[in-house]
Amino acid sequence: MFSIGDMSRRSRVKVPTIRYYEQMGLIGAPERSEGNQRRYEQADLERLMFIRHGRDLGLTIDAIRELLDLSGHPDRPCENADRIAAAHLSSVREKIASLRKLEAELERIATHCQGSTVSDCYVIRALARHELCADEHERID
Amino acid sequence: MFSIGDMSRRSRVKVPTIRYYEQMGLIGAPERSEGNQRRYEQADLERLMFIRHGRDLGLTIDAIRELLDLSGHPDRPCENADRIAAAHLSSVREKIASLRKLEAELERIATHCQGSTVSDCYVIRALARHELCADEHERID
DNA sequence: CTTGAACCTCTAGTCGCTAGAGATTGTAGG
DNA sequence: CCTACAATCTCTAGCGACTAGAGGTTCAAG
Repeated sequence: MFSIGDMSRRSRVKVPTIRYYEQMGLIGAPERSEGNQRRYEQADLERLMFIRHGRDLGLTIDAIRELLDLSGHPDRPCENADRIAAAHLSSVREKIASLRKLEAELERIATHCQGSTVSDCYVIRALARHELCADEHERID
Repeated sequence: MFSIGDMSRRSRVKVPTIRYYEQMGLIGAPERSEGNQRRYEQADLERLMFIRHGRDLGLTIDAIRELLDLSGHPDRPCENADRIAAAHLSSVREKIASLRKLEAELERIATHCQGSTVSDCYVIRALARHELCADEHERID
């Protein structure tokens, strides 16, 4: 039996986050000690580590939830799992592409500035006048 | 004089976001029409476009606030502006680096799966058993 | 003068946690 | 057995940067 602290140390998921996952229904409510403290089993730990790996890979809670559901049904086809992974991969790739544009733009702006006062500052001028931008940048989060 | 809708169309910042920026103190409270609707001037639009460019570049509201303050003092040295841009550039680069690791890992996982059922699914197995990961992935947001 | 789009304020929700208050429990040492 | 004190408990609120919706008012075209 693991305390929530044991679970945290073993999974590298913080204690309040574990409680949050319980609240979100990602992990079930475990048994309790006589004094009302959570007591987990090995299977709970494995589920938590699954979640942690998914989060490390940048999956959303909802995607992880779906993958957890799937993993409980070993006989079903795994198309959905593949689809989730592939969709996430392409969103990661899109994000990389936008960030690269951003990197180029920021590099241009940041290295272009040789002025010593704000009035000469290329950084400020680039923000104030869009003509100085190399191209339209789209919004990323 | 521009209505908030005009401002929105010209800056491509959504109407509620403009009101939000006002609330956050990024833009001042403009004059009002007799019927209490916001009425902006050219200078307000330019400030808003400045903000939009900063957000497009991924700057935080706080960074933009600082840059806006600076841009109101043309005689000051622009070190701070350069510092903000450089710091942001390196954070963008870090994010790219993490996303690239993620991309590699996800590609490996997603293309590795040839099983047809969940029990054979490499995606699920990779999440369940960390040994299948190529290396430790750190958490990104 | 009428219609309907645009505007107003206010509150609450998004995502994935994180922080803090204030109370209780578990555990190791004496 | 007692005492510390770390760990746990529940609950609420906050983060960043918006977004959505309710319910009401104003503006502008025809």
